[in-house]
Amino acid sequence: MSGEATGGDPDADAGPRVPDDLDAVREALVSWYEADHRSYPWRETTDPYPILVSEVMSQQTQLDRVVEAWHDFLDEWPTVEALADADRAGVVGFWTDHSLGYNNRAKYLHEAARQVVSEHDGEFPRTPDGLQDLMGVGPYTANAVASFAFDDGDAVVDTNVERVLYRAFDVPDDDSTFERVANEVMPPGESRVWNNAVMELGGVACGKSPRCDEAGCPWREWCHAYGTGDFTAPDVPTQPSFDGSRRQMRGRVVKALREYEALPLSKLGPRVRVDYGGEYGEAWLHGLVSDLADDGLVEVADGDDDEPVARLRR
DNA sequence: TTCCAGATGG
DNA sequence: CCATCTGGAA
Repeated sequence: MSGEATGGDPDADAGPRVPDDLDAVREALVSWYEADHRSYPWRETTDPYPILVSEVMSQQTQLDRVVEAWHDFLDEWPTVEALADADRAGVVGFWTDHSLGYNNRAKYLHEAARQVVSEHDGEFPRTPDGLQDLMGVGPYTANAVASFAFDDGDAVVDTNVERVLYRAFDVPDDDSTFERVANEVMPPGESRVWNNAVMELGGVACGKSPRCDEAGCPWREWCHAYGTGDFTAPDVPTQPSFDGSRRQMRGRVVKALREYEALPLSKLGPRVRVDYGGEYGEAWLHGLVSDLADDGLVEVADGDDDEPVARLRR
């Protein structure tokens, strides 16, 4: 029996969705990938530290914009020990300077480095489960690092991979099914090249608007979407607009505190909102700064005149 | 507007 | 399961 017990859902186990000739499907993709693919510096190493850095940077940032930041980051903190010794404010500042988005991910990366040094004697865990215990490392990143560093991960599943499976093999839009099918299709013991190849496919041939013929997609003969002409992709939750959002205000707080070492809330407020006061007064700002403090990015202390003072955490 | 190699805490 | 987290580019 090839079907694992995946729970009682009869729908999730309905019939094979992948071609019978799995070997041909695998071989076609790997050959396509090895013949020609985009070149990224982190694909030239098997050291888990720089690979983790690249993965965390890539989570919500276009790859082409990551390259320069990745070089600069490793220039500044060449080893996991160096990063573990760094100041939190310095790492968060780097994130902001390089426009890498969510500065929470800077905190996670810094924290993960400290974990590797203090809990693992400076040696990265080699399994997806072990890697997932690191801060900011979820299922995707754990499998990516295990694959690219140790060639020993499970199939990675991100929105890219989901779109490919959904189109090629008509896999239903369901997280656990995506994971199951992704692992069925992956050739055992070849996670490094395979996960690179699948994501390359999703990146250059099977993006939101597909480029099957231009990119010479190796799966056209098996692809459900290519056969039917229906290139619908799984729904991705739409993000709320950034303008006027809490996220934008958080960014302004961090930026102001990098400029001014420490600021009382009355000085900080106007730098966050031009209309500071009223509904968005000290109570509102204190809540905002408290959340940043909970995230470990900011410290709040009582000032002389009983007014809270905020500063970036070191 | 929407998208981009996700993860975390509620 | 859901809200939240950032900023640049297409």
